[in-house]
Amino acid sequence: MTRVSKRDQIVEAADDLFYRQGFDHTSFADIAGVVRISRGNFYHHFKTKDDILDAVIAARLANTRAMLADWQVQGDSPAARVGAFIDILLTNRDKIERHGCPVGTLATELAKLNHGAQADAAAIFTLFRTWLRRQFDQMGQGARADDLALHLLARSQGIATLMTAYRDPDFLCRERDALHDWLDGLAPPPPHH
Amino acid sequence: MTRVSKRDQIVEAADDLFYRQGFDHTSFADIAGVVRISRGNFYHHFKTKDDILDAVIAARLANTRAMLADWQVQGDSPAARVGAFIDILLTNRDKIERHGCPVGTLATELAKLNHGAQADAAAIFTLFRTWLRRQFDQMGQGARADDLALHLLARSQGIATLMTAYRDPDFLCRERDALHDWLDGLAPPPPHH
DNA sequence: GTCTATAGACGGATAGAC
DNA sequence: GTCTATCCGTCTATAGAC
Repeated sequence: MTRVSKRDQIVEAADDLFYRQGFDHTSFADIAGVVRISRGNFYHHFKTKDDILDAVIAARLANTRAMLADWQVQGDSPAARVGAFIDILLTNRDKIERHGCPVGTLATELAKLNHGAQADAAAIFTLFRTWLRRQFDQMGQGARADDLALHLLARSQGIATLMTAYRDPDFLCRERDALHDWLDGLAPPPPHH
Repeated sequence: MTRVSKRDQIVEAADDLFYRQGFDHTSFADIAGVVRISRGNFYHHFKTKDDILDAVIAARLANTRAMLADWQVQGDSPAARVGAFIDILLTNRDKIERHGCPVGTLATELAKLNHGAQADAAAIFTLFRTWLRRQFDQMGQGARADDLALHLLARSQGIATLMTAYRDPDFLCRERDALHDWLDGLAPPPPHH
């Protein structure tokens, strides 16, 4: 018995390949080659490619939830937690330059394929959106919180796209600083009585 | 003799299909089906799929140059011309919601495929970047002009990505207004003596 | 006869599905 | 392991223009 179940190994390999190569461009053989499994055994776990996609999205949702919960505990203040979100652009810089943002690129690819899992992929965005909205709400932004969350998501996505196209470290630093300035410039919450 | 050469018809059809379905997911048969020619005839015009991609990128470069030249003539001021750029998000709203931005999604897909034409695709971005830089320069932004151009490109790309994921008209309007506010808030050029 | 455009068939490879 | 479908790329054949 392996430490990790064969099914989880398949999902993990597919997750990585979908990110690096794209969903459509990744074949069963690619995944089977990574997991070292026969194709016959493959269909014991997943009947169709779409089933694998569903499992990968479910895994990404779970991983994102865990990451956000972790940030929630580790960040000292809502502003600091949003700052941690902004800095994933730096943390994952190499991967983003080569393969883009895993959330945005999957959503875009599924849109082009007119794939039925588009809404599921968008749910990953919504995880970040809801988490950010809560931070902004705790910063006293109230009614604006959701708008700010979407705004920051869009800014991050755009930076990721241009990082992939240009791979310019100066651009990344400028935009990262601009986002932190934007965050600092948000009206602070009204003081307690 | 047709009005448009068969080769140009192929490029036009491929351009559209690459945008709507993605480059990798579009087959010769797809393109041939649109142009109504046999696959055999296809290879008289293009030897490989990459040759078609090169031609499509060349066509997009030419079309973009023509569009920017048109904007350059029609806009009354550099700020108005940048405003026209911002408003393509509204003009092309339906297409962007379904297939994303043609510039950004191609660059991202080619990055995932680790395709040799990545630099050529990025050149389309550079066309917009250079044009925007010139507008900001004429607005008196001097040394900041290129940074502003990249910033606006990134903002637009991010909005396009979230438009595809959420298809929320309110979000689009808010972000469009925010971009116009940002544009209006740029320091005006120093007055002439 | 030569050149170009078109068509259609064939082959090897690979895809997803069972 | 097999099946069917589709992919890309090559091949040959035909038709008309010059």
